[in-house]
Amino acid sequence: MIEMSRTAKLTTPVLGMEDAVSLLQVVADPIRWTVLQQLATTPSCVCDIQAHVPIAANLLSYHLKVLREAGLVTTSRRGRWIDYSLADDALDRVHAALPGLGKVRS
Amino acid sequence: MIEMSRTAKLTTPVLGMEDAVSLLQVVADPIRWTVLQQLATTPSCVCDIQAHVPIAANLLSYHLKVLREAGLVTTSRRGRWIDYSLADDALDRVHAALPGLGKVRS
DNA sequence: CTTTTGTTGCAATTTGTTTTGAACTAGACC
DNA sequence: GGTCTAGTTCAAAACAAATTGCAACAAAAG
Repeated sequence: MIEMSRTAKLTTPVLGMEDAVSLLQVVADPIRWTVLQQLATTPSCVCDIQAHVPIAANLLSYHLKVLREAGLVTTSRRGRWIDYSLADDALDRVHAALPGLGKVRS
Repeated sequence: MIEMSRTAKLTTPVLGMEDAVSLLQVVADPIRWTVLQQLATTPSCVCDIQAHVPIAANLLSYHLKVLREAGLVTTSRRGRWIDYSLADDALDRVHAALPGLGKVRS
C-alpha cells in the first residue's frame, strides 16, 4: 500500500487536452511567467515579488491567485508576510502539459 | 563558416520573457494544441487534420496560420494537398519557453 | 473551364481575460 | 482600542482573442 502511493506520487500523469491547455494558459502570461521564473529560483514574500514585477498590488494579488488555483504555487504566512513557493510538482506538471510528448526522437 | 552555422542551429537559445510568453500563448489553445499533438505523431494534410478537429475550414486555416507564423509548423504542397509537419525545433523551442529552466534540481 | 483543396479578407459577435478602484481581512505594534 | 503594514477580494470597465458567416481568391488536377 505504501509502495503504491509512493509510486503514484512520483509519476507525473499524462494530462488530457483540456487540463493541459488550462495549465499552459496560466503560464502563458507575462506577469505569471515572471513570477514563476522568480519562484523557481527562490521562495519570496509578495513584497519581494513586487520588486521584480512593477504593477499594482491588487493586480499582482489576482495573478498570484490564478497561480494558486492552478496548484503551481503554495503559500505560508510568516508574521505579516505571505511567502510564495513553487509547488513541488509545478515544473513537471507544466512540462507534462506540452503537446507532442509521445513523439519518437529521431 | 559551415561549422559555425551548424553549431548555431543545434543549440536552442534561452528565450526572453516576451518571446517565451508569445510562444506559449500560441500553444495554449485547444485547437492548436490538438493540431500540434497530431503533427507530433505524423505529418498530415489539412483534410486529415480536419478529421481530428471538427471546426469550420476557415477557422482551422486561421489557427494553422498562427502556428505557421510562430514557426512551429512547416508546410509543403503535394498536388492538391498541403502537408503540415511539426518544425524540427518546435518541441525544443516550446520546452525552452517554459519558466524555471534555471532551477537547480533537488 | 470546372472541381478540389485550402487560404484570405472582412465585419459582427461572442467569449474570456486583464485591469482598475474601492473596500476589506489579518497580523504587529503602541 | 487605534493604527500601521501586508495582502486579498469584489464588481465593473476595458481589452484582447476566438468564433461565425460569407464571399472571394489561388493553385493544381482532370
